[in-house]
Amino acid sequence: MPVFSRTIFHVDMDAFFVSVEELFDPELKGKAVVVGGQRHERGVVSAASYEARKFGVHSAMPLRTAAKLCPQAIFVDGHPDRYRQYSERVYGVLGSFTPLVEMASIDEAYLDMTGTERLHGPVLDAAHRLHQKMKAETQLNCSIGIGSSRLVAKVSSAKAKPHGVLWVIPGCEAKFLAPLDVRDIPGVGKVTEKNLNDLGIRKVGDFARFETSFLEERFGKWGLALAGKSRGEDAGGWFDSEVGADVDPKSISHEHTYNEDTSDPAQLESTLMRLSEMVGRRLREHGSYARTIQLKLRYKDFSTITRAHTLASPTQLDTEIFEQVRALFRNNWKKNAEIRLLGVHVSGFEEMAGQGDLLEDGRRQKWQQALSAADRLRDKFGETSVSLAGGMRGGFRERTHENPAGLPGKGKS
DNA sequence: TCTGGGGTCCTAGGACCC
DNA sequence: TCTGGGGTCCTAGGACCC
Repeated sequence: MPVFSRTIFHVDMDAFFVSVEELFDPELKGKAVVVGGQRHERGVVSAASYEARKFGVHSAMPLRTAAKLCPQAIFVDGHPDRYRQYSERVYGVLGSFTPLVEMASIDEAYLDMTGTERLHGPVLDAAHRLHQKMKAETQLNCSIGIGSSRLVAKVSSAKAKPHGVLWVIPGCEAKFLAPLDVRDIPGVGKVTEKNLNDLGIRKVGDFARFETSFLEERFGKWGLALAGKSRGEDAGGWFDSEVGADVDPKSISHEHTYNEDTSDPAQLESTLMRLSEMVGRRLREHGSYARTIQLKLRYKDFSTITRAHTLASPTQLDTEIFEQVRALFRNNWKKNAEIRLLGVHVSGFEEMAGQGDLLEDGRRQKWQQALSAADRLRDKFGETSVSLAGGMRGGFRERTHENPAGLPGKGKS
């Protein structure tokens, strides 16, 4: 029994995307619903209603497979803006219980409720009130897991679904976890599961038969963490961190899968331009500058490569990102090979260091102002109102450093 | 099964430096 | 010529999560 025990809530929204869609279209309620795209499209299921799950449909499954398993399902396109909006409402409700809230993704959060008994009463009472308040204020169901670690809270919220509350009493962590499949441990996916099964480890309790040192030898750092997790500890890494210490993103990326594979250079480079703009925009929103620019390229046969380049000084400019990514593309694309996906990824964020070159700095600043103005126009008039790729779409023209004019401010604004 | 898009973290090898 | 050891940065790939 630990001397000092945290009380962590893991709050997980039930079938979040589906539930939000139901609020916008009550007709969907009680039916088999698949969110993520249309039945014939290239893509996967983002979320499935409990009705659809009965037919074996689950997230990450190809849409076409879902359509075969459950032909009567209603297929709905995803609406990220709606989900963000509702995610903020969820955050608002959670924040009214404790300031120590950390959104772990768009539809789940950790709360550190340690020592709040005097304010909220016994933990289960608090959980039930949170449960009710969430429903009353967002019209959405959630499940709540309570434990002495993030890990135990997370696993117990999964076991509480749907619309339940589950508290693992401090001291009972190992007993709670022992009968569960290793796959129930967050971080254990297909590959790790197979590797563990090969050792005869199928249930979490099976870990107890092995020395920690053996697991470390076999799986490295991950083996050490696994041994701790099997006992319910937040062993290492992010799980160990304090709840609510909010973190800046470490990378930003956008990618696009074509509905039909293409080897048309004009189309491909125009996509890279558009993706570069999207990434640049996000960088400016965050006030971040990136040093490493990465291209992702997936061929028809699904083979995928990434190629990166690190700049001497960081950037948030669409044009600089595009220039790099285009060079990487031209140097690595197997000529005429059909491409399925392109992606632009930036990382290595830094503060913008003062440059030696004042002229270059001035030019860069002008660009930044112009781009921010364009960002604001897009906010007002929609994504298509302004595009630096305007000239690219038809049959791409070269743009040089000497000719930066005429980019922002084109379009129908 | 014909496989999205946005992230995080880890590993491993090579370059380079002391 | 027969050759260490560590640290850091960079790149590529992969597992995993929602």
